[in-house]
Amino acid sequence: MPGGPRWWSGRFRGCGYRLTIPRQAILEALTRSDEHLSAEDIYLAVRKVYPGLGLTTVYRTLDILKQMGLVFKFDFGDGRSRYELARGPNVTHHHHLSCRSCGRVVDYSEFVEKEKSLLEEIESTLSKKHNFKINSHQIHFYGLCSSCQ
Amino acid sequence: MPGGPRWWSGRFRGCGYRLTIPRQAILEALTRSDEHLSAEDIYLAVRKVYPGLGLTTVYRTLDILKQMGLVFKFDFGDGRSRYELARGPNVTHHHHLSCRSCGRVVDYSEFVEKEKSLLEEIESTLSKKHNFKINSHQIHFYGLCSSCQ
DNA sequence: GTCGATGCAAAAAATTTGCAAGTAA
DNA sequence: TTACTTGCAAATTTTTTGCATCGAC
Repeated sequence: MPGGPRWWSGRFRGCGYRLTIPRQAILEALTRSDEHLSAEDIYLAVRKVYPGLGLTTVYRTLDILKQMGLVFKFDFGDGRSRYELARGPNVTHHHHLSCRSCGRVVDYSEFVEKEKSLLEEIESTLSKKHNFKINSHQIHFYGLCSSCQ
Repeated sequence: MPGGPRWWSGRFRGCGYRLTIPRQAILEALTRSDEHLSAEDIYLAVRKVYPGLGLTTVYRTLDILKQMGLVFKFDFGDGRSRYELARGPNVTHHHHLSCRSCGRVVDYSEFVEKEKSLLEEIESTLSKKHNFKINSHQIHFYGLCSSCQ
């Protein structure tokens, strides 16, 4: 992972937010992992390479990234928010299936092709009807896993 | 709203949980409202008719109802969890469209018919593949509302 | 009669805010 | 240079726990 400019640098141009070292380090950490990271997970991961980081900065950065549409924020029911990169070269668009009882979460990425036309249609209609500029979506299935049935 | 047995009473039979006054009152409050209620909203609403209620009971009840699949728990980004009845005679199956910037949430229920076959297919495949007993789902679109664009 | 459920007070955690100092643009 | 950012400490808020009492089945 060399140190060239990243795909996200363009997203920071002219949006009022500055692309600082801590923010880059947080984006790198999110890129490096394909887990559902909590703010503290990110804090600990980034501190290994950038020990000066404060937890407050992680929260503030995640909030900005969420508003920019670069990360998703999830509540998987374990008392802390979890974050995932929403786009980027290494990101596979996927959805979640979770157990209502134990909270286990499975990612799946089948059907993304099949979903496409339906979701585009919904997106287009909702955009017009409610005057939204829609740019992402999430599908979540709930149930009981094999151990909890 | 007369006092006969409710549709949910059957759901409590033989599941180990008891159908108590506070639990019924909380379910009534959820039925009465079509908003995205926080635990405190529910607490305040129920106390008008059942002043003895404690906030702790609201949290504990919502947790149980979530596990039973009777309510959905959402994080709409305002720092508190929000709850909705997931099923029942008065419930219209719907999804959400929310603004990444101001957090405004719009419910929509178009497309539920069109979604049906696709979601059933996904559900069936995921059920087999991951050995889950799936019984509900949620779709969430994200974007910028007219005021925030 | 049992064993789960409740409410209160206290505790635990996650997240946010104030502020002086640092730094991208 | 000018705002935007940062990290720390302190504060805020939501949610959870311990425990004696109560009540559904």
